[in-house]
Amino acid sequence: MNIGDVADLSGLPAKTIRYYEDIGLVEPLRSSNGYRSFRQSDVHKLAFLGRARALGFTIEDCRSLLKLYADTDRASAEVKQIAEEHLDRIDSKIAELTEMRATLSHLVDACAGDHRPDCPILADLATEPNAGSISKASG
Amino acid sequence: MNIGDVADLSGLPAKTIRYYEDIGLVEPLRSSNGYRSFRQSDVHKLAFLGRARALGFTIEDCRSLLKLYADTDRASAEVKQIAEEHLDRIDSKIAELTEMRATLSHLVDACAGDHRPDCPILADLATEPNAGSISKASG
DNA sequence: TATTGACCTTCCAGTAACTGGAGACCCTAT
DNA sequence: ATAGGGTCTCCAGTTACTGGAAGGTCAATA
Repeated sequence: MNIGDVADLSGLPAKTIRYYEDIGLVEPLRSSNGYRSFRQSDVHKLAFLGRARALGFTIEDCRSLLKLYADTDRASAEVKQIAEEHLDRIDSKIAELTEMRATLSHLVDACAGDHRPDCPILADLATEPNAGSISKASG
Repeated sequence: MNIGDVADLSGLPAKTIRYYEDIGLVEPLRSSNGYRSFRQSDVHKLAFLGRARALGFTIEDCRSLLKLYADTDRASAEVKQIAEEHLDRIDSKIAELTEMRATLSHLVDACAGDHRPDCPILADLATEPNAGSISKASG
């Protein structure tokens, strides 16, 4: 299979597939004309990668997961650990964004957003933290 | 003021402050010895940048916000628009992460995480989307 | 005076995970 | 022969820094 077909099947751009080969995540064969020649197992692997990436796993996580997937004897605990660490990262990120959202949302609500120049958003950004009024609490 | 003092005052690493000068966000003077010489207004600007970045505004957002801050005649609507667009980006990101979290959390719960090799996490990643069972719903 | 040590300078490279584009080759159909 | 589409490699750019090397400056000390 050529790279275009695989791109269609896996949903990954051809560019990305070439990149994954560069960094050693897949190793397609080569046809006599130099074109990459993908086996079913390569397509399977790429689809696996696409789904793992969609779940936000890093490339290095994906590399580990692929290894674990290939090793039918490994303990499921190993996989679960990677997933749980990732889950923690996701939770941290959500918490961080939620806090940002709260602060920013307060500011946006406080801003008239009309033709006048007075703007609580800029005022807050320009205010020393210890003198701030709308800024998030210190704990 | 030298860069070290400004770093302490603004909470930004010296490296970052130099970078901000590189990309034109601040323009400190120079002492005769070649050291950067920061005015109060520079410190103020850097603190502004630090707070805007902490709220997740991009550097380009920050550039716009600084311009708007300097322009005392602009309408607050201009600022509010930038903030609202950013708020939308934050909301999208939160939604995306929340969905990831849900899927991943299901998988983690379903995985025994013991010495046995059977692992629903890998099983799901390896499964064609149309044949998946735990994967997120299609709507 | 010489020397330490902390500070400052510039420049280069690397990070994560791609993405875009140039220039050239291959294949099929007309 | 030619047109088109697909493919190849290689290089550069993206975001917002961060680390490190090699070297200049300054204040204090032996």
